[in-house]
Amino acid sequence: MENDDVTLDSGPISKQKRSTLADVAARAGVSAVTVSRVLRHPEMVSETLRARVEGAIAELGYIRNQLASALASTHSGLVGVTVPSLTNGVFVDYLAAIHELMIPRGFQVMVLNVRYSAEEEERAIDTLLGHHVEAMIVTGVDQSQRSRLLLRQSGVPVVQTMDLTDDPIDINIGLSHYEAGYAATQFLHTLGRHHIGHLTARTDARSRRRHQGYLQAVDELGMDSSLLVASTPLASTVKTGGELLLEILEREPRLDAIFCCNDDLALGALFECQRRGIRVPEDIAILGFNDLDFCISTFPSLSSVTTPREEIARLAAKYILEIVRGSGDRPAERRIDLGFHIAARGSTAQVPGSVAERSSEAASG
Amino acid sequence: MENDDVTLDSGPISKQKRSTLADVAARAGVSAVTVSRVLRHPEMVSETLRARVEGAIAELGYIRNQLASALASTHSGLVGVTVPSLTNGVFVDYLAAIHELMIPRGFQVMVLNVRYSAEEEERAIDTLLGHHVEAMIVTGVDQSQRSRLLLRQSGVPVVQTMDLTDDPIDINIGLSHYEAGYAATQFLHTLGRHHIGHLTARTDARSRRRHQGYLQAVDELGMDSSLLVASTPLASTVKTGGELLLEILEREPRLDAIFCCNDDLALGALFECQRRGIRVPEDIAILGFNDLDFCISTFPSLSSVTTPREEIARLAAKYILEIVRGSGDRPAERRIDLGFHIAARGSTAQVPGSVAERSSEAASG
DNA sequence: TTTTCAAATGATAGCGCTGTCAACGGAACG
DNA sequence: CGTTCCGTTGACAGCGCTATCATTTGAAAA
Repeated sequence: MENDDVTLDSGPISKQKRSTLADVAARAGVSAVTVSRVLRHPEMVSETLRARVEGAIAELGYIRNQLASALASTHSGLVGVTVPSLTNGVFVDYLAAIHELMIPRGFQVMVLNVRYSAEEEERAIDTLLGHHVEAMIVTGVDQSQRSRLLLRQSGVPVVQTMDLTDDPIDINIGLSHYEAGYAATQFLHTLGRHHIGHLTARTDARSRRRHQGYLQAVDELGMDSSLLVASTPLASTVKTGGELLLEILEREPRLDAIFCCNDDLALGALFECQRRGIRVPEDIAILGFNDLDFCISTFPSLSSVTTPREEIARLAAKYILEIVRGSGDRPAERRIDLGFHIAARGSTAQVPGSVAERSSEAASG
Repeated sequence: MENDDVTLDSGPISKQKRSTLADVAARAGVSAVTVSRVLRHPEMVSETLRARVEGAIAELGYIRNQLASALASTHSGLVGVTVPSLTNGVFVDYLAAIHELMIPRGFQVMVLNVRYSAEEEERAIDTLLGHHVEAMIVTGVDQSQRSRLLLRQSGVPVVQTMDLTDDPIDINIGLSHYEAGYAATQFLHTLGRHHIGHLTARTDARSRRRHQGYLQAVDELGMDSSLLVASTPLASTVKTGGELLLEILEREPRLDAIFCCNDDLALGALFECQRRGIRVPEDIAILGFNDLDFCISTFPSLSSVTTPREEIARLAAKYILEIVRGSGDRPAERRIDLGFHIAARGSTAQVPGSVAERSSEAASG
């Protein structure tokens, strides 16, 4: 209850030195090791001392120096995660799922946003590895050569997510964006659409692969993609979706379907159609990508390619926990394809409510 | 070019020990201090040695151990940020702005998502402080008593953002959510609306204050709020917006305006209106909160209370840089109200395009 | 009572790095 | 040709913690 050497006043931030293990030990009248044990292995300390130490910790407002702790013990309790963006909802479910599994197991999840920049990604991986994270979850499979090397050398489990590669650093869980783009376009074609456009923005590697899939399908179907694609190097926004749609319509008024490289663009396109009196899906069918939660609520509801983001994250977390806490064994399969399916809704439907499923495994070729 | 003790093979992750400063030093034929200097104060090392050391670093794939480095130097190069959520777009601009200023100055921004949980917030603050971040930016002003104490004791600059308090830990930059809720409701009333509803979800402290502001205004206007409020403890989603709207409509069919505690709910409400053939704004006016980027693109475009999220973040980053890199002085004013304004658009407009501005300073009382 | 042993606590040695100061050598100067 | 000085480099201690081993204590076993 007493509080003789700590000020709780609400004045300006004090520059007093932080208390250390030794301070706590002195106050509790024990050795530093005992304090350390109260924090890490409380069962090894008698109840009497434990109470005394915990009291001292509370009184001093002691925070363990994680730097020193991790340095001495080689256990940081940290999982490093890099994401390319936070602006669209895609990585939200993903991060939430990682949190859901890691936090209760005593890990802290450290997320660095690399903003679609290879340079920032490299820096982020450096930082994370430099802090001795016990595992890494990185988005995509296009890390720089140097990052790949560092990740491999680090000795910690590394999961590359969302996309697929033949040459994973360690473990790879994702889906084929090429197949997804291909399947999306085919799907629109089976609806009887013959002028299938494509909207794409911020051409990151995965968007590009979806684009490639689209081009392949369109090509096989004998359409001329040159009039049908609108893209911008800028980040995709809802607004952009409307603008890109108009861009295509000017070039090709016969446009009767669009495949959007993400749901934000699709949403913008939908609003633009409402604004112009273009009927969806009668005049133009709209298909998004990722199936964010708003898709089901729009009017008409938005069809989209559902990607298993949460499942990817959960699986990544599960493997990591097994490797770090458990046997240290990697999963039998180092490259795991979780596929995708197409959620067909009002924006593409003659027959609303039907859901066509198609895994990227099945669609391979 | 030679590479005798590092394997670049693509086999499973190697458990080899990481190379240390001493390894690099040995390989370059210099002392460890010299290597450290190449990394921290390159201008102090002759060009010859610097090149040799840099070569050794590259060959070994050396990553500096930030734990040891920060422990020895008391400079972590880290800024800690806590956000309550990533699910809505609110914190995206905010984080982007922080990144924009901090990354180029050589800081890493460490973001922890505390998911609207006081417990997780406390843990996150512990973690961040334990890693000796050089500054903290926390969302809101409702930290636990213990967190407040620890933050204050830490000696690093602390910025509490988004909300306002009379008793800031250190620096406080935000706006009054109470005033905003009050002004929003008043605004709808000036449009000639007499049955103004309120949708609210996940009742965090700031939403609650907006709600209070709404209640106060509605009360002053002589409306009976008991029929007009719909809320859910769950996280707000677009879907929820539609559901809550219907809930109110069942109780009070005369509803002619709604103030939504965020834009996702507003968007959901808008779609539900489209679905039911309710005209917006003729039958029901809709006003959101935060003015996310999609508001301007919906049909009709969505009116919303614009909050200065980016400005808050930029100002926070600016102060931190000044304090950490510069004089160490706090700004003259420790509590900074950046206000808000109402972006009036199609969803509330008889006269579309007009923007009514009103700062929370001006609206105080 | 003496011996034995497990439980509880303490002393010590680093973890990998950087701040500080000492040492060295060559250039400039008298 | 000796002295001074500066630009480089290295030796050393220690940041705060934990793993490891040593020591102490009390109680059970003999």
